[in-house]
Amino acid sequence: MTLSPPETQVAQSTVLLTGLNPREAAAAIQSSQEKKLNDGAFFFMEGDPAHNAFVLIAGKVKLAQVTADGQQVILGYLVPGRVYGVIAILKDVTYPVSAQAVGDCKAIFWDRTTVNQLMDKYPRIALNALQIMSGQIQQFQNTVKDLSTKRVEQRVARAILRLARQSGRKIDSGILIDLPLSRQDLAEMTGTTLFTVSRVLKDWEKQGLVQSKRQQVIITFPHGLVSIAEDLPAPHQPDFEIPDQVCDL
Amino acid sequence: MTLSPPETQVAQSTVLLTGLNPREAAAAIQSSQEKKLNDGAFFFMEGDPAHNAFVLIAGKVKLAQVTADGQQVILGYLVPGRVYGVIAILKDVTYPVSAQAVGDCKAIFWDRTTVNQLMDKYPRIALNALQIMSGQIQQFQNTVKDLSTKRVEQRVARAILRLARQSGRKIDSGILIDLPLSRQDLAEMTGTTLFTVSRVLKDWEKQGLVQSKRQQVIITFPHGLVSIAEDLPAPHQPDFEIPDQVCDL
DNA sequence: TCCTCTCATTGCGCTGGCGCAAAGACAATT
DNA sequence: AATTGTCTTTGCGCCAGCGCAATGAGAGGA
Repeated sequence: MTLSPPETQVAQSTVLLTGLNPREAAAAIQSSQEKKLNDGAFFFMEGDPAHNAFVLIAGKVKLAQVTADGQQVILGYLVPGRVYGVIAILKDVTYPVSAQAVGDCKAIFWDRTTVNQLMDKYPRIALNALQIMSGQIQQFQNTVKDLSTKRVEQRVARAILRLARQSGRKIDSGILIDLPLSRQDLAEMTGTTLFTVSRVLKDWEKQGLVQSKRQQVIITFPHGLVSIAEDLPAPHQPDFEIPDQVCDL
Repeated sequence: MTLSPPETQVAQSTVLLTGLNPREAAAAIQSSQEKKLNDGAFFFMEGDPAHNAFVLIAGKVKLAQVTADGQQVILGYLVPGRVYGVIAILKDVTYPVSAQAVGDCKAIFWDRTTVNQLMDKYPRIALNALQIMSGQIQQFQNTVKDLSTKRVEQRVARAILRLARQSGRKIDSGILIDLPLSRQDLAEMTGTTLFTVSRVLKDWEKQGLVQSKRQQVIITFPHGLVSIAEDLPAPHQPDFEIPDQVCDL
């Protein structure tokens, strides 16, 4: 397993290896394997026996579940450095979600026994895994809270801000969400329908908050979105920050 | 910290101490402290610095969050043996939920440094903590899926079946949910209003599926509820099991 | 350039579920 | 028994959001 210097940089900065010194981190990475996937391919699917824990090195990954009647529910998107499939640390479990490449991806992974050896050697990794999971729990608790108490428009605003946080790229006209993101995708992230999302986006476009094309969203007035997300009155001066405590998967 | 034999039984059977031999488990319990709370009191509140991890010995505990505008969201109920506040294992974190006694409660707990010493001594505990968290994650993922895709009636049915699973007591007329459970509570568990819950329950009562009094629900025809929960046609023969993969917090 | 495919928009009708208000039913207290 | 406070039911109006269907608009391929 060899990585280019910038890739190594990503790998070392993952939360899973936090607190290890560079030599230890390098050793840990050394013991990993590499996996490359093309756009649309799956690292693993919901229900597969969980053999491997991954760290994303390049590309984006979508985490989703499918309901009994075939509806998809998107739980979030991952960016390089993120860990997924950590559950593979445990014995006899299956992945509770599917992880699909969005664009071409590169990841490193360890199988269960290797991770367990690593954890024995560097107990800090176990703590880091706990930290990752506890972050995920909080993330889901927030989602539950939103779904229970917020209306659609707020949920969509929050979803978009969260995506901007992790995958936003500043361009001259605003903040581009750097993902192919259809109305359907947004609907599946927020528990609504693509129609409603379409209407919401169009509405925002009229107000100058966003600019949306096919599979693409650009935030032109973040403050406006934020005040929708937080259910505040409407703000006035244009402004280009993404405030607040949004957390990704 | 001394417990009565049956209490010790509960304490030893908690997932957190799984895989330790009786002597080790006893030692771990030995190092814990005890906390008794009366009905309605809080073990901790959302936002408090997370100092202690608890195992419930007797009573019931409600986990909930409060939204910015004061609405409550109930994430679940705990029964004896369950662990809560595990997040206290980590440094510099706050509890993401409140834990409130439902009826008089007894619990044991460890502070962070003690838990960490225990984990050093018995690495299995770290794995168990991971297991607990991963269970919680799956629980929340399911809740998110439900809130995103199911309608109110199904969500209420699922909530009730889940409660029956963990707090159900078989009586002659059916399965009694052994908790003070108002319409409001059910609404806060399922992301709806007490009015809607009231209507749903009345409806079910007419169909003979449940029997509901003030703060109380008895399931008289579980199969019927299950088929609502799973969105199946209606079943025919009365039957008294609670099937399926429901998991509690 | 045209064709095809996928994605997005929009009008329309509908309804599940909300919100309120008023009345009813318990439980606990005095 | 009467009082008080909490919980529940129910009628009614309303609207956010769904579902469908038809149309429009890019993007990529041949």
